[in-house]
Amino acid sequence: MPQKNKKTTIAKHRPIAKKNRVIKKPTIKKSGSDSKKTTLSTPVKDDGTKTASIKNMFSALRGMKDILPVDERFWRTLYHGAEDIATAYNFHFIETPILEHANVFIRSIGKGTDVIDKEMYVFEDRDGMKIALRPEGTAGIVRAYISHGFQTQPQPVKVWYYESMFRHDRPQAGRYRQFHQFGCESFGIRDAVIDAELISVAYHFINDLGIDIQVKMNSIGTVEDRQKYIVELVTYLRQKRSYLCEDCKRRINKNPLRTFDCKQEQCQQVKAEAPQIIDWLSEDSKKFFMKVLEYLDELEIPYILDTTLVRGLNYYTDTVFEIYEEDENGSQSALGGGGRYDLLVEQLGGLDTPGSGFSIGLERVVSVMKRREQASGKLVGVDPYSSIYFAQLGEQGRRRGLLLIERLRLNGLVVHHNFGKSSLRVQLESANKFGATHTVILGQKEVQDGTIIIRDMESGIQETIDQKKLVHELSKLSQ
RNA sequence: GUGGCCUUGGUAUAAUGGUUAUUACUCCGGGUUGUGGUCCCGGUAAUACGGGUUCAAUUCCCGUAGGCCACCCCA
Repeated sequence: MPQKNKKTTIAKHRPIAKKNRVIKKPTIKKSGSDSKKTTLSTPVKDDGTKTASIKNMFSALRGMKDILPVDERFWRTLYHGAEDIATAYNFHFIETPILEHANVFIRSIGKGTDVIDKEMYVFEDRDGMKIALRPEGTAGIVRAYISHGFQTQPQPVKVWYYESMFRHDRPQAGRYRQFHQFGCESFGIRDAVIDAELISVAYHFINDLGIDIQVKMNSIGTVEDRQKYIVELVTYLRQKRSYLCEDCKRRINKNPLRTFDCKQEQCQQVKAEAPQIIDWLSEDSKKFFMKVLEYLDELEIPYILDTTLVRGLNYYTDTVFEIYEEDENGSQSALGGGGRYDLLVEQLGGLDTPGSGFSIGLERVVSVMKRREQASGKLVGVDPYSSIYFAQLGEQGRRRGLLLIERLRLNGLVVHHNFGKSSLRVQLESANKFGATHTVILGQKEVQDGTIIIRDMESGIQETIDQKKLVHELSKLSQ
């Protein structure tokens, strides 16, 4: 047996030990290190379920990610961008619960989709109710539309959301088990202009960030159109079966529309001559689609027709689209997508109500923003904070300081400060670290005199002014 | 879900089958009283987890977890 004590004592696990280390150590030794050892290690099963070891608890669950202050500028830029554009187009904020009856999603997204069959978090709650973490936004909003009788409001009813979604997929860059989507939905009117408006919002939301994107457009028509088309496609693919790769042979039965995604050369050739869904659309659907495209032309939104585009959710009818980053290197992933779903509301138990919407994956947008930031060397987003630092000295300085900070806030002025620090030296150091242009200094003496010092951080020149003039002086500086 | 590569303090790294595991940055404290950007000193902090081989493993082997990449799919 190794006599080396394996170091696996509690003291080694920093989060627990830390300060108490010295004091607690003896106690632990007394209480027998064997038991401690077992509790600390082994992330093993216990009647089938897995339990995290103490150490594992300090890393996030697989596929889950902390959004940290270092990325604040990206996330705040996105949130404000979403809020601004949605508001400008008269969409109204909505937030539905993270948890819904599993059926809300199953009945709308549809069995047979990966999202439902393989990725949705479904479980029973303590009442034995089968519930699910939302894997996408539309279904829950449709449910809300129905249950709150939105059909009695002026149509179209337009809403936007900014929420977390959950899918138990295998994590990869840009693919998480919890991710955020910004999306818009428009209910109650079947008109191509509605679709064009949504695409325009989605397009400009991303394009405003300076990201070049490409909109892929397609129409999958009505359910009947699609059925007829799929029959045709399968027939065709079966004829050419011997030319296809193994994967595609498999797809013929499982998901014929997906054969178009294959990158194998021989398959590509087969597909080039395959029947296209556009040719199988009903007159109405065809006209509708043409109309959408005309609007996009008018809006000067660049798009490409992609007759192979199908979406992973079953509720779409007619218009479907996806937004890709315009990037030459092959493996690109969609930043967002959407489409029309004229049957969905009724399908979930509401009145016959057309609808259309989109959603955008924010983690993916952030990763593009980061890449662009690195390439250009230009920081993304606006620093929402002030360039003025407020330093305080002594008990009186603190008290008076807090008061002044509140007074500044009421005048629309924001200052950096750190009242946890007491030495002026340290405060100036941090003022310097975040690049303050000026530091306001308030010590005992100033409190007594009713004055305050403003220090120019670059030149080091200081000016003592009357506290009453502080708001005025700082307003000048922050212009 | 399938396959490949990877895993040393908060971050980035060095090294080794054998006494206190390197360095830098960050963070905390100090260089005498209320003045930063340089400098100096000190401190906190790591071999993902579990098992095996071995007298001895952070180092070799296996398993697990996690990350990345490709497939699948999509956001």
